[in-house]
Amino acid sequence: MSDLGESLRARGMRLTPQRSRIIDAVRALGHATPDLLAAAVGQDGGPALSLSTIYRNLEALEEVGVVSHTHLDHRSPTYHLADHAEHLHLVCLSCGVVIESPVGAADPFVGNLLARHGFVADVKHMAIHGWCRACSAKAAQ
Amino acid sequence: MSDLGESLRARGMRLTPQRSRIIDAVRALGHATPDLLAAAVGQDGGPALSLSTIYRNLEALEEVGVVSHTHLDHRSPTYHLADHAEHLHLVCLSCGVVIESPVGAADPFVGNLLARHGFVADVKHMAIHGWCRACSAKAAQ
DNA sequence: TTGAATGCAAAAAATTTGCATATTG
DNA sequence: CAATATGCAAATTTTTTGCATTCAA
Repeated sequence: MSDLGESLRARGMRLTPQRSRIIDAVRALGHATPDLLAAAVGQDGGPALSLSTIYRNLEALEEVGVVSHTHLDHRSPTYHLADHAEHLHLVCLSCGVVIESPVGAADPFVGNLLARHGFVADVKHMAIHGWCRACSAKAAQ
Repeated sequence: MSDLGESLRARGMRLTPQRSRIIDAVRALGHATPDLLAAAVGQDGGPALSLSTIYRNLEALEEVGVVSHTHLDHRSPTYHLADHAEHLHLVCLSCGVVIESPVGAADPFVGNLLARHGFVADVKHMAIHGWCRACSAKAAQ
C-alpha cells in the first residue's frame, strides 16, 4: 500500500490522514458497513470522522481499487480490502448466518452465463441467499 | 385467483379491494417496485392507495404466497406474481440492463453449494451482477 | 359487531448534497 | 496558491409505525 499515495495523486486525489485511517479500519475489521467503520475509526485514538467523509472516501478508495464492497443483504454494503481473499457469501434467509465459499464453486454457473448471454458475472458482488443446512433441515420436518 | 379470498381468510386476513387492485397491478406490470406499483394502481380508475397500504399488502400477499420479490440491485425490491415463470436476473453494473435467464443455468452451482455446505440456494432472490456482452466488450479495449 | 385494514402523518434509517473552511501537494 | 477534502447540517429516499377511522365477514 506504499504506492497508495501515488495511485491517488495520479488521479488528482490526495492522501489524507482520514483516508489512511479508513483503510486501517477496513483492514482491521475484515469487512464492515460504513457505520461500523465510522465507529471503528472513532476508536483509533484520533478524532471521529463525519459519516459523509466515510462514504465519500469508501467511494474514492473503491475507484482507486484499494477497497471493494459486496451486499450481504439488500441494504448493507460491506467493504473489504480489494486484495482480500476472494470468496462469495451465502446468507441464510432464516437465521442470517453468513457462510463464505470459494468463488470456484460458481465457475460452471459463470461459464454458463458467459456462453449463453456473453454476460461476465461477478458472483461475489451480491451474496447468494438461501437456507443453511440447519435451517433447511428444520424446515423439512 | 378465486381461492385467494379463502387463502387469506384461512389466515385471518381479508380480501379487500385494495388487495385485488395491487394484485392486478403486479400482474399488469410483470414485476415492479412498490412505488411503481403505487403509481400503476393509481391509474386504474380507482382512488390512489397510500404507500403504506402498498407495503403492508405486498408483505401480506407474499406471506400467503401470491407474490414474491427479488432484488435487482441493493435497494429495489421488485415484486411479481408467485406463479410467474421462474428466472434469475442478470444486471449489468455498467449500463444497468436486466437480462433474464432460466434458473437452470445455475443448477451446477446450486448443486455445489448443497454438496459443499448443505446450503439450499435461492439464486433468484438476488440478481447476479456483472457486465453484459456489450459493456464487457467495450471494457476489453 | 369486531377485529383486520386503510389513510395520513410522523418517525426511522441510510445516503447524499451544499457550502464554508481547512489542507494537501 | 489552487484545487481537493472535510465537517456539519440539511435534504433525500425508502420503508416503517402509531393511531383514529372504516370496512369485510
